[in-house]
Amino acid sequence: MLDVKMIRENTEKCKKRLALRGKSYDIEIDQILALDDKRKEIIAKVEGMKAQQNKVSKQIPQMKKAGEDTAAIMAEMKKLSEDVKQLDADRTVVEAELQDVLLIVPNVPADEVPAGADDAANPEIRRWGEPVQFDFEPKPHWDIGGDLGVLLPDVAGKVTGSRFHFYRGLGARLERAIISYFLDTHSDEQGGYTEILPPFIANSASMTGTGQLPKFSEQMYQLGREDNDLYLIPTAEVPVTNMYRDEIISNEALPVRYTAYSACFRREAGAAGRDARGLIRQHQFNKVELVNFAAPEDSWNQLEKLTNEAERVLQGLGLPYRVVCLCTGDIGFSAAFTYDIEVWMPSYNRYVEISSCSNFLDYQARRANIRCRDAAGKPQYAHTLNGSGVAVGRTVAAILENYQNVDGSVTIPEALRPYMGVDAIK
RNA sequence: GGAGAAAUACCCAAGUGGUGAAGGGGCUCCCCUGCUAAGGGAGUAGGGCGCGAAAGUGUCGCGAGGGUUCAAAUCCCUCUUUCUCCGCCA
Repeated sequence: MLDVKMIRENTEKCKKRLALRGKSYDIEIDQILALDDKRKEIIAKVEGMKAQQNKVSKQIPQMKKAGEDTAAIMAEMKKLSEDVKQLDADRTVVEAELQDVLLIVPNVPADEVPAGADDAANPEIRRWGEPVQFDFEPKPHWDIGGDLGVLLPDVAGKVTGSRFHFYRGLGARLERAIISYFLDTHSDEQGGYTEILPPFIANSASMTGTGQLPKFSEQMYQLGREDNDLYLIPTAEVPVTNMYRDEIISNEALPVRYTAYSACFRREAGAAGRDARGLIRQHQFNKVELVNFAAPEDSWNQLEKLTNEAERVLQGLGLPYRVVCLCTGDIGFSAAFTYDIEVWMPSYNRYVEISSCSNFLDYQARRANIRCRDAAGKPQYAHTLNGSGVAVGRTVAAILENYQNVDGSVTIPEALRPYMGVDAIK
């Protein structure tokens, strides 16, 4: 969430940058400032009264000891106590209202984020590799996998419903190999990440901390009955970032770099008909995530490193990709700046998102109360970053398509052969 | 899932309604001692929020949230976590 002080000092700029996301937040910004004014007014009043309360409460036992009558002063204090209680209640209401508004205002896009309405306006930053030229008609991955018997797209329908997949034989093994390859690569000397295996369920406080709640509850699977507070995670970003909720990270530990595999669960509400076939858009998919906690002055540097780490695994697999910078209309709710990595997908005849690397600045840290210390030793909000490193199902799709052969077989990229034990799926 | 116990600072820990939340360890500084050990003294409750240019100052903090009371670490309620035992289980 945004810093009220920052909003106060940069009101017009905030409004202007937020509006470039495609929706005006002028009303919310004005509400925030008004509620904060009201909050301060109540605090000034009630704390003066509490000081009086404290002072008199210390006198009462002395008076009693001296044998004086305290009935009158106690009656007076009772009245004061009631007024304090009322003002405290008012304050709770105002602060809850303020919090409610703060939680639905997205992060302000960083100055470097280009203005634009949607993904068509995302500038390309760089490309790696060349899209394969096939001398035959390439097939989409669902046909390749289906023909090889390693993907069973129709079976999940009766077990769960659409947008789920069974993998079979070397297909299942390929998914597992990719997870291991990603984790091993990120954890190696060059990657420098520590592996985490988190719970795949998180509570609402955690979901709020990273920005999924309160605004995007319709995108998540909630567990159990109405009184249950648990959700299936949409990304390992949620449990791993929230490891440090309400903590002060010692500065010697920074930057904290974690890589985590998890299954991810998304309802994909509003995505009806999009990417209906294949592994591109699933309700449950696997992902290896990179999560980073950085000192504020270091976070932009860490974003470049993190993005390069995500690119490294695609390079290792020989998959052509490009990096784009998300424009103001396409950037996610909590992010201040995002690079997307898009892998070449022959069946789409274009690049398809396979990783999203973002700097959240202190937006998540303020929500989740994640802090480090400044040069003077005072606590300050840390910066959080994360990126897919990368989406596993989409990697399977990309390998099947980019490494397909005319006879219907798929060559296994060099880097995965130690994990696969075979050099092709036939 | 059932029963019991617990939660106070970096650690241990006292504190059953009343003026500044004991004490010890550790840590920091100082004194003494040619070094070390031992000894002596002082400091050490974080953090949030408010006011203030600042120095400061006020307020809230005893697991969390409510309640009772003029006044709560202390009494009451709800919740969380940890420990022990039982049950169940990969």
